[in-house]
Amino acid sequence: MLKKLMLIDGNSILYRAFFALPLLSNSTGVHTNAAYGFAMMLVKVLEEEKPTHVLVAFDIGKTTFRHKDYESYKGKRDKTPSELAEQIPLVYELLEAFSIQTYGQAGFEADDIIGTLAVEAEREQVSTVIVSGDKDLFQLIGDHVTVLHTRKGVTEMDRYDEAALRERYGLAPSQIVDLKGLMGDPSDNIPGIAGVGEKTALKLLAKFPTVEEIIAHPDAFSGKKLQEKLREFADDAILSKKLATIHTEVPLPFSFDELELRDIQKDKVASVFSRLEFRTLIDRIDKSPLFSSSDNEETEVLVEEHEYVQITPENQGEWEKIFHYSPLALQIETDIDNPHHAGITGIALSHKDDNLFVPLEVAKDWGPFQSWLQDNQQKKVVYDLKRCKILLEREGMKVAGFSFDVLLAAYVLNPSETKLELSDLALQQSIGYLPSDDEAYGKGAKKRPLALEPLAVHVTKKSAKLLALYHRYEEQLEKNDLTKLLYELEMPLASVLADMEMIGVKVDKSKLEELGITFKEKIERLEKEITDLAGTSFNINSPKQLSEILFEKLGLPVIKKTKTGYSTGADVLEKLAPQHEIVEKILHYRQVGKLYSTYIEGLKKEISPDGKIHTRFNQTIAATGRLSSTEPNLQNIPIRLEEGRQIRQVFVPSQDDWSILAADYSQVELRILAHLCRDPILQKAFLEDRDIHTQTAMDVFAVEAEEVSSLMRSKAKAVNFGIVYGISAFGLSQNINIPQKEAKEFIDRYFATYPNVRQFMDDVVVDARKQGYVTTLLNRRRYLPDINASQFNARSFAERTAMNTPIQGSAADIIKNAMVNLSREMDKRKLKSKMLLQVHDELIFEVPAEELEEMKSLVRVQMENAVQLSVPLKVDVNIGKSWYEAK
DNA sequence: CAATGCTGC
DNA sequence: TCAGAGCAGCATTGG
Repeated sequence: MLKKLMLIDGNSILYRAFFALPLLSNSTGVHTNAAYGFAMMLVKVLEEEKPTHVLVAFDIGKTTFRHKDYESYKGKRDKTPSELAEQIPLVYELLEAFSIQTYGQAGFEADDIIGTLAVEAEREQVSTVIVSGDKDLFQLIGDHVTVLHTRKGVTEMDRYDEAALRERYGLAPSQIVDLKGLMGDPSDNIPGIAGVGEKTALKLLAKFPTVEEIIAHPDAFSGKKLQEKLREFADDAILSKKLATIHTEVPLPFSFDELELRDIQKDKVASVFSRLEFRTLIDRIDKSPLFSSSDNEETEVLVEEHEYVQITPENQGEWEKIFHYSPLALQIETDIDNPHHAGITGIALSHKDDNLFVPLEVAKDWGPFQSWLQDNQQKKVVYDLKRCKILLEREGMKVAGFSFDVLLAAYVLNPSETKLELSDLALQQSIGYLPSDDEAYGKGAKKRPLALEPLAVHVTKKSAKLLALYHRYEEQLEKNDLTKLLYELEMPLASVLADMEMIGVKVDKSKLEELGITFKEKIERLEKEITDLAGTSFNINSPKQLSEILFEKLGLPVIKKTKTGYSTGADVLEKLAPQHEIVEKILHYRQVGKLYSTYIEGLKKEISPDGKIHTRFNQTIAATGRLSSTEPNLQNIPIRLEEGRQIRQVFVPSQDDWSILAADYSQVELRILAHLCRDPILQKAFLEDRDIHTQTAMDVFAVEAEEVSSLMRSKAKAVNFGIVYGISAFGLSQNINIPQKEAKEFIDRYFATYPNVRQFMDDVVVDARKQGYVTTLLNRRRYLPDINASQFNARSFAERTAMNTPIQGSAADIIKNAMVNLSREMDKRKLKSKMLLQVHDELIFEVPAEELEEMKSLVRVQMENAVQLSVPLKVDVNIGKSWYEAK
């Protein structure tokens, strides 16, 4: 194959990328803009130029031979910004992953290394392309050497050969040094001739081809001043020319052939891209011909070896090889996502290089495997403990001894990480390439089940990665002091949640249908009234059609706009309500419509054959540490308005004579705030169990308890909410509909009343700026890469997050701890009561009549003592025949 | 699939 | 000046 050499001016491209892109950083706060730009450029030039040999040359060391001639060389250059310097190792890693050689040599610049190789290539007639943002390199252009010069951004480039150079500057490549000798280069502190810029220099060079000839004939040029300068600065020009001349005889310790570009390994590159969070580039890997492995035999060879043994009734001896090791990796594959409905398609076990594939039928009636599963001493490393437990138990298999959950580990290490699929984790941790489920099964319409053999390959590949991830994560958890959070909170909780999900909540289906009928009647009535008032029938659910009616047909005033048109949000409609009776009906229509579609129809769809709803608690979604609930979401069942609250009537105990017990923390977030900032007035208020909003109103408005009006209390309440969310005057003014000025006064008065709160808020932001993350009571950690951003918006958001996360996250820690403790205690006491749901600050149980009194006290005690704070925690317990009645 | 809107804490 | 309340899930519209 014909050789093609590519020489990349590393420093030049790096600087270019750094200044061309905003100061991006990834989720752990590492700046990555220059590395990102470099990677973009690299992928582009490799794809387009298809070089066979590549070198990236770097400047290393401070002084070069040029300093001997001119000690101020590059004297004025600012020190490399630290945000850029810290990215240099990233670029080396990147190039390493691409298997691209890098080189720098003390005493020489990258230019000289490139020049030496370019001259050699020219001599050997090897086609060569130089990539740089520096025009100096144009002097190397030759018959076989061209320069790609960055034009705009990082990926737009101009190609210069001799003709292009002549067209653009009217110069031959050799004259670039003359140009530079005349005009100098401020960035390198090369003087040139004072007062001569590019334009004059080009004019001079049009008459004589070299600096030497120009300064020998100053009189040949018009203009007295110019003539003087040519005489006065002749020496500077000669020196400048010398400085600009690239040295092409650097003694290099390698030969041309050693620069041959080897096959680029997809997994290595993907792993680095993933760790740096270069998402668009990751996507590009699959499409890029650079990484194609199908039509290239050599890359085929580089695919990691993967072997497995399928267990059959005949070869169970294979099991003897590994079963006594502990831990083993256990991976369970399913047909669909939801573990409450999924079927197991296969089970894989791994230890070192031994991978076993166990079909479900074999697993189920295979004694040694079953006893291994149940043995608490036989440790299992899994991905998603909760899911594994549910899947196995639904197949009637008992399981114990989960020692490590790779998914939960990845989450506690960085709860903001959204790419938590096993294949993502393998990439992020550089433990080799693992196909994603989408790759294995296809996605969207192309999704299809796998035949037995490819299925076995896929699932054993997954299990094979688990132990490597376990070792990585264990070390990282230790380093970040997160082991307790994982082992003592999140993993035990996963087990508790698995049980809660499997038990499920009983639904009174006839009640649900009954409510559905009344809601439907209301909707139809409202729909008729609204279309009558509007004088035309239209889709009330369409904001577009609705705004046409309200703001064009009826001419109501526009209060707020959205990106696409007029806003018809509830806040806007509430302001418009006095103007036209239709508005109120629309609000009511929306409210009941929501109830019907989301809560009546939506819940109906989720009822399982056992008459229960089995929600799924997601433990790795919310960056604060909260849980979330899906399919269906049982954490947003209506309560505020009576009409919606009735939905709660359908959630009932699973047996007659049982009750629903609901226990909720009272003001847990404000109590946490009082604890964290140790404000004496707030602490006292909680110690005395005062109504906190009334107390705040008393303190802020400086009045006695009896003088607090309901308006004052509700304003104080809004301020308290704002404090928890990371307050802004604007946010508060919007929320309670007062002028911003007034909101600011409230906030100022609040902070004046509780100075420790302000101190705490300030401290937590300063802390976040220093450390790059904030923490919660149980040491949960959330990184805030934007905390030092220059964009006001991004930074403000990070600051509010810094204030909110320790509060919301600590509340999550507390209730999680209570759940784990409570579950243990209920087991210990062999209670029949079941924990069913968690709604952030509330736990729901079903309880047989004979356990009611015991549970009331047990739940309260465990919740109130989940952690010890400097203020008491308070829990309200309520009991009823449905969730609705437990209020 | 994005935008909008609404439900919860 | 600009934008602007913390954390979620789900239904609907309309491209």
